Amino acid sequence: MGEISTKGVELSARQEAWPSTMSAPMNEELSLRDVRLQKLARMRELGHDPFKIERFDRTHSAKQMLDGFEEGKQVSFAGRVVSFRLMGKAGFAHISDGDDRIQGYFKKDDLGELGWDLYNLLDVGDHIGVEGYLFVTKTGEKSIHIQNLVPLSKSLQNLPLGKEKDGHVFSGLADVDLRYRHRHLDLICNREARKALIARMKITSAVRRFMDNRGYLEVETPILQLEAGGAAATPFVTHYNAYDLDVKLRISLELYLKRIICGDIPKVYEIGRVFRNEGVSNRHNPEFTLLEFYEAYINLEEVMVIVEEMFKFVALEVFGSTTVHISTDPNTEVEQHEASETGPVLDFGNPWRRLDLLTAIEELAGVSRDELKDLESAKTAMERVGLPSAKENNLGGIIEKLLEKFVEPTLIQPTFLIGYPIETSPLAKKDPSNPRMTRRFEGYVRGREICNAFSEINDPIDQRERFMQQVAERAKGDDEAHPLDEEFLYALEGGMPPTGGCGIGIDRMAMLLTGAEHLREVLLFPTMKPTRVGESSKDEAPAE
RNA sequence: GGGCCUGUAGCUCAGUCGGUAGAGCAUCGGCCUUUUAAGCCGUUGGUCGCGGGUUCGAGUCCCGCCGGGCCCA
Repeated sequence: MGEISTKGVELSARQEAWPSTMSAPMNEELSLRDVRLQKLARMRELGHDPFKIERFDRTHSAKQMLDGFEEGKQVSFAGRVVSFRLMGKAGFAHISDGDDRIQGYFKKDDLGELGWDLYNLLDVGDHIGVEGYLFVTKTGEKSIHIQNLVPLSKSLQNLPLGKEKDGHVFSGLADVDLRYRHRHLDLICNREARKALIARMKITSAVRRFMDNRGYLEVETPILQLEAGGAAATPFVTHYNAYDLDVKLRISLELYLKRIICGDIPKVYEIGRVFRNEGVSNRHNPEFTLLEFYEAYINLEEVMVIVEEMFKFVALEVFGSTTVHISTDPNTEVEQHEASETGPVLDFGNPWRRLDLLTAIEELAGVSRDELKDLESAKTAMERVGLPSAKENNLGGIIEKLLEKFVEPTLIQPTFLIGYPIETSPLAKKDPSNPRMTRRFEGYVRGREICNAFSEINDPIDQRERFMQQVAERAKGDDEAHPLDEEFLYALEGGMPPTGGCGIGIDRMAMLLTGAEHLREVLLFPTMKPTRVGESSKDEAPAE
């Protein structure tokens, strides 16, 4: 094809819209990207370079127009073109502002030659600003009759926006690998995924508001640490060049926060990323967001009430309801708060059930607390109920195995399990009535651990002994045993008030409240293995 | 770490017994000034995840590797 001729055959609007210096790609092979670059060039020729625009005044969101619909009302609106239908000298497009979409009606007679050319250069994925008036189409859809069109960005890619009818999306982006690796596409294309991720952001914000409202001070503590303590986990190691020093990424917030309590700041919390060098599963990501809060002069029971009230507050703030409907269909990844006939309903409106751990094991595993008083009888009992005992070398480990196998799966409604073995609780006060157990509880919902809390040890001698036991465990080969932290002990020796503390995994909390089956559904950028011929290197220029 | 499943066009997916790669949507062209999974006609698009092997011939069978999913420890 040569230059576009103006005599003879009348040219279509789409042909006329092509840059005069380029021929329309009629028989040529052009990539989808090339085609869009040419359309961008033509927009620039027409004096409408979308990338030069900085701002656009909007009078309404899509939701505002749809909810408060007024026939004939003048509006201006901006968003992304998510569908496009051309019919000769008029056409339609749905424009999304992210939250909702509204249809625009584009008519040549109303847009003028320039506006009509610009409409014909649009693709699904472009951002536009529009002005016009509201009307209802023949088929009854609330729409904007567009009188002015301003391109605000040109998408150079063919976005996987599926077609939609009655809320059901066809095609679209379904490959979970692509969804996680290119999360922006997921946010653009998948409304349910978007809803869960936005809910998660609001949950974090509601938790912060809850703590702030109650007078806790938010603090920030070091992520790079000489020894990562406060939990049983393998840390990531990195190197600090200035000191030529290997340092670790934190695995918990605990010890620094308690040092602040020792500094007589009696109510503190931190919401922060922690890093554990372990694998990925539907409930684990190597970096995750942890809330820990500490309050001086309160006991375990008071901590429980705070947790109850926090969940209630967050559920009400984010979803407007204290109940969560859980889908039993494993194929439904994200079942939101819509009423559901299937599956259990979790209720955070009432106090959580309180259950003694050893009592629960007696009832559910059939292992009495007397059997759990020495290692040999405990191992025998373990075998009796069908669990291998060969690797067990302490009572705490056995109790936790019995808990995992027999108790956890039954804890669907919110439940506090109280009283944990001393071996696995090196930072919790001893139970005065049973020195083998500690003043510690964990919260469970839907069969999963959701929080971990204890009356903090404030006896520096006791704490040092517990650390020494951990050091001994480490010498025996337990790489995850807690390291001894002298600076923390120094702070304790200065005097710490009796303190209740609690840690809550924010990601798991978000899973729970959104009904997500996979942690990755509430993480914007979950950890993914790099691919060898990877997506990440695909767009880079060759090295030579 | 073990078992099972999976990777094909930009997206969603077919591909039989081993015989030169298919559809829908998207793209591009034609018609269409209230359509809506718009429609009709035509068009373009592939290193079948990567590497070996068997075979006259491999998307398909075998081995290894890479990514993803589910279950188990």
